[in-house]
Amino acid sequence: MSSTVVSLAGAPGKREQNKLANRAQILEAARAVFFELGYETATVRDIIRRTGLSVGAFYNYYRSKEEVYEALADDGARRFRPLLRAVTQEALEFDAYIRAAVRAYFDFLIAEENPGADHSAFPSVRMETPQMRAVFEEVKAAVTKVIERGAAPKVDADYLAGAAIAVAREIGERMLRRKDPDVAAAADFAAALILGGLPALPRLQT
Amino acid sequence: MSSTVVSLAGAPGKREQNKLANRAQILEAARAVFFELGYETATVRDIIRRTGLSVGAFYNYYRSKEEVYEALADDGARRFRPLLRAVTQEALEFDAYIRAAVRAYFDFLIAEENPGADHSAFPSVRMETPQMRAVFEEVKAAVTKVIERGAAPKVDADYLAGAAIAVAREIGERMLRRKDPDVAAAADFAAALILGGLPALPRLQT
Amino acid sequence: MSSTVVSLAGAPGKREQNKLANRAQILEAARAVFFELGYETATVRDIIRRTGLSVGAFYNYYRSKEEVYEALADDGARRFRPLLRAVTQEALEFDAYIRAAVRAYFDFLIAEENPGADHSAFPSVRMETPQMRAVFEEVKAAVTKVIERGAAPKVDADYLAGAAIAVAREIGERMLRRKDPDVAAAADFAAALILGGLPALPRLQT
Amino acid sequence: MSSTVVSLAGAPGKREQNKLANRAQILEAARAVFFELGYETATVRDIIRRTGLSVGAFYNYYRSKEEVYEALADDGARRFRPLLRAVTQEALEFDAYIRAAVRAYFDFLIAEENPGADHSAFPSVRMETPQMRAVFEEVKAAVTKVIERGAAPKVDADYLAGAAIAVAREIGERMLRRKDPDVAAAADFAAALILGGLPALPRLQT
DNA sequence: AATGAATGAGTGTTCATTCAT
DNA sequence: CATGAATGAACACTCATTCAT
Repeated sequence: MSSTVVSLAGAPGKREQNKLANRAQILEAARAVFFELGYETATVRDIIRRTGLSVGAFYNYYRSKEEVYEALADDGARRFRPLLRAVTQEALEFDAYIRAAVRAYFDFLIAEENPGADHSAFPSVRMETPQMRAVFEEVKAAVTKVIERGAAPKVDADYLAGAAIAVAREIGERMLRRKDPDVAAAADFAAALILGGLPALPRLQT
Repeated sequence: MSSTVVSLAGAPGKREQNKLANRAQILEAARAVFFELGYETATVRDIIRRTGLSVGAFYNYYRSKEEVYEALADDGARRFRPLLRAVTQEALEFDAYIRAAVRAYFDFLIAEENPGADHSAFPSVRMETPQMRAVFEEVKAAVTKVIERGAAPKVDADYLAGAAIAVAREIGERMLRRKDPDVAAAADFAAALILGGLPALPRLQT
Repeated sequence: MSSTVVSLAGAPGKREQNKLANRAQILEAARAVFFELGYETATVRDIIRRTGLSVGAFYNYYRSKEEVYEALADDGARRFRPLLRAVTQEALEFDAYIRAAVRAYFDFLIAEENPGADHSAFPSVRMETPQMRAVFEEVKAAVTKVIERGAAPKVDADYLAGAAIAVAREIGERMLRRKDPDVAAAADFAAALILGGLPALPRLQT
Repeated sequence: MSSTVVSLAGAPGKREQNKLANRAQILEAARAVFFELGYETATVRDIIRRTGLSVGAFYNYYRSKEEVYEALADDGARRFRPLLRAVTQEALEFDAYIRAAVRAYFDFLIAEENPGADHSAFPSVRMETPQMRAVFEEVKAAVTKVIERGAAPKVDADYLAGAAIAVAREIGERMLRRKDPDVAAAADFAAALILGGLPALPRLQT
């Protein structure tokens, strides 16, 4: 509509750079706010307050509160997927796969963490943050596929995938809540429980 | 003040019956609505709409939206605790304890399930209610005691208790969702995973 | 509608006595509640709570919250009117009239006072209680008439009546708020101010 | 955060002007509505209905219904206090003090009166706001000082200050309601009543 | 684009009043 | 008549979104 001047040859002009920066800033603020408050409780004003921008600016970059939330989920999935895919393709053994996947997940959790977040005030309601959800779906699909491939004993795939994810989430959350999160220890714990338990699991009769 | 004439021999009058029914109806409607919409999105009007009652009636039975929610959230955990305690006192071996506890929980889930109502004993949003926390503490105490007694490897009790509960909840939920829930199979699965994994868990350095 | 049994010859039966008592009880409770809370803030439940009766009973005796309020005003006026009329007819001099009227008003205030009322928590908003209003109108009319009768110097009747009532209300209220209200002293003060000031008042040019 | 560009030389932009106008409009509407309906009965919607603005706009300017009310209630008293203090410091005699204070008050009332709006500087419901109370305390202090200095009979200072203010308010209100308010006459009347009554007041026994 | 005031539907909750028992 | 549960209009207030500047 307005004649926005676009710089030649992909070298982004100041305007474009600024737009990108604002967009990123809003996304980052939204991540923190949704994490602390949850989707419903968080308000658009909570988000923009952290950016120094105006309410109006928010709507220049995202069409709605819901849209940022989804962008966040996409974002999380987009960044975790390569990590998980790498793991999936490298590891031939179920054992190695689980260890690597859990480790990748925990590393991801730590990396996602807003460093300034207050964890003594960890929300008591277990939230479905967008990243959590995206990662959840990825992991579940991978686990199911591995079992179907025959790289693991023929146990109840649904139960196993669910349990593995539940363990990872639970340990991951507890790890985050601790003072100096020890990623290696937590990953070892989760992976060991899942893998150690695996042989003991009741086989499905074919 | 309230010289209400109470029918002889405890036979409840129609009024009392109706009150009880309404209370239950609201609770049930709240369970469904919170399940479908989540606490924040669910409105009091959503709840009462399902009961055919009026907004005012809602407040005759519960002081606030929050109160129903807490009644709901705490409800399951509160009723499960005595069952868990019974198991805790009987079982001498950790192995037997876990098996019995998991089984007790799954039996409880099945028993709780109001046939025809699509809800579980615990709300889908996993809240940290006081009762829930108490259940966790009991499991953790049991785990700790076993470790101290030397009957189990010296592992992270907090992680273990958390993981055990997470597995039980996850498998329990999946079991309920299945057509013909096989309690024994599900309990076997959950207990096997926890107990099978236990020896593999990383030891805590002293 | 229902065949209420009416006792012969005006000797009231138990039923009638009870009805009268309930009516009076509600009226008295309403007086106290309206005094403490004000018309809008007071609720019907606040009123019946003091009577031991039920909400329904309230509506058996009065058609609405507003009706009790008006009944209260009528009641106050009905009881104060004879006192004031006596004063008006006896006192021939303006001086005596004012003294007697003020005294009667203060006595009335004290008599009306609910003995159990908490006056340290005297409401900070000066309320128009029904009695206050009724009495106000009576006094204003009387003062105006006396001046018109020529029993007092020809000063601005509207101003004088207003000022006299304002002084009486203010002193009356302050008196009530004191620990051991000294009616005589307060009445002396108010009357002296009004009467002492009277000769100094600017005359109206005819 | 708010890098709002402010027009040079303090000339307020249209936006700022509009905000000021809206604020004033709401305040004025609130004054009228509270005057007509009283605090409890008046609703926020009643207020904004008169402004043509939206409910939301109301809350952009005032944090709550209570806040507008207090702004309104305190407003008059707050602005009057400096005037009263000036009078208090100039006047050496009690007589002159009362006359000057009453006159200052009446002048203030007239000046406050927004011609065309049927309101007085003080809301019709006489609230005990902090500012109001401060005015009372100042008058009482003046009275007390005069008595201590022996320049006035030893009378009840609390009653006298209360009565003086009550008279001034009442006469002031009546003056405003008249067609062509005669400030001098009204001030004469009020001051004469107070000062003329003073010598007649009952003495306090020491 | 950026701003932030304006909008108004929607929320939890209260309370006068009605009505089945 | 008494009772107290049921009703629903109304209230103060919030917040995602729009829009004039």
